[in-house]
Amino acid sequence: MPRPTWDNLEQRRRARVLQAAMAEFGHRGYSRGSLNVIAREAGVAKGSLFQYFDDKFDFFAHVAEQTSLTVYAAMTPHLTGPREGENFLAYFNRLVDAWMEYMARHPLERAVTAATNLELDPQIRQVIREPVHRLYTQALRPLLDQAVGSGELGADTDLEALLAMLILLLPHLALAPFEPGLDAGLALYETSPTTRSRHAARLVATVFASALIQT
Amino acid sequence: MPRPTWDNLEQRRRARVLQAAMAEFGHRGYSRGSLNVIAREAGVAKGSLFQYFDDKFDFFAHVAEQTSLTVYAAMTPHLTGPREGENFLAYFNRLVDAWMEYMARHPLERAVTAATNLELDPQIRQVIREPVHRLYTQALRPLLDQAVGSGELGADTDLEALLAMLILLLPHLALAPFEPGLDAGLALYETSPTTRSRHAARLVATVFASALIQT
DNA sequence: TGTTAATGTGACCGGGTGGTCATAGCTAGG
DNA sequence: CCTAGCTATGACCACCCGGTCACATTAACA
Repeated sequence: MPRPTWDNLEQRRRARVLQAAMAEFGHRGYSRGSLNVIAREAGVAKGSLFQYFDDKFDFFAHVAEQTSLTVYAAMTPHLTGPREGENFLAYFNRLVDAWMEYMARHPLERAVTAATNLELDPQIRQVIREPVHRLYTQALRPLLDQAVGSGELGADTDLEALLAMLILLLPHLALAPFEPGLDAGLALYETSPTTRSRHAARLVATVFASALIQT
Repeated sequence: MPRPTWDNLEQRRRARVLQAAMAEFGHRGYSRGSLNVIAREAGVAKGSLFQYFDDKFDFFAHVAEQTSLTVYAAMTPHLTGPREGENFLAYFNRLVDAWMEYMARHPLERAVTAATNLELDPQIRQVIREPVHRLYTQALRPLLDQAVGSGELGADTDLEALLAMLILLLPHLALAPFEPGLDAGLALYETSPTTRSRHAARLVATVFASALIQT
């Protein structure tokens, strides 16, 4: 937990520190991320960081949590379910598009998301990702329930398996298309937003196909 | 590329170095993995490592490549396609079970697989994972083609999307069930092999459901 | 203005890093 | 036994790390 000093901080200073931390931790991950670099880029003495947070991990955990909350808040307007007359798959693709566009427009948030997803150390992984998983579940589960209720997903759908696949797929969709060069068979690693979106739709369709009811 | 000295090395010495490297790189990843630790655990001077490899990255790349080849070789007997009278989904679940059991029995290989999958640095990620992706594609694509040929997968199946989902899912199945505590909604992070296998089957079914033809 | 409490600072600490290199040891061929 | 060439070694290098702490600066209030 951040110390009280962090909350009392002048807004601009706090924002500078947070931004520098997102850039460094996002770029180099938790263990390689350097507090020296963060302090220098934020224009702040290294000692100050230890007035705000207990230690490096406390710092990183706060950055990761704030980032996931920011992303969640940005997605909230899109989590209201299908529009009048919009079928579930179309809605979900719209949601995924919004997700990917947000990541494209917010490289800092995307980098931090990647860093938390790709952390190796199991202790850090667990502490950092557990609240993120809860957030995903809380956001997606009602949408699936609603689609079952409206008869668009089969009543016998394995919602747990669907959720697990989505929680696996979504971060991948947010990160992989922005890595140059890697190609998982599908031309997923594309810079053109329309191509990205088309490929994402194919993966989403693949995941949902088991449950969708043909009309 | 390893230097000639590495190939000339007495077998037992080479094996000791490789094993220590797998343990350290698997446990701590590329950037945090320590050559000092590897040398100490292998009972070898640190300087020797630089007689065998150009630098740390050359070393890690070799370890990662050898590991993926070892895993691939172990899976080869299971890549021969369905048995007489065995349907495709049953075969694929058998394949996934073999994969997960191999990882359960070979923690070193599993750890190195995790470390290469969770590497953050895009340069390293790309160089390390590209050959692995090729290996996966080469192994799985013929199986899917065969299933289409036998009429078990629809002729209009989006094979690229299927492949991409499998390449995403398989490493996850090999790694996630062995992490304690994390739970992605599905009780995937289970230590009991039978529970693991049952949950894996649900995910595999979800991925394939779009393409399977009801008989 | 004087006092007190909170915050900012950066030199400094012990320790770990990848990588080097002069030296020593070993082994095969004469 | 000598030599030539390969291999093994670990002290050493420059650098970076997270974290500390004695001190300077600022702000609030009497």
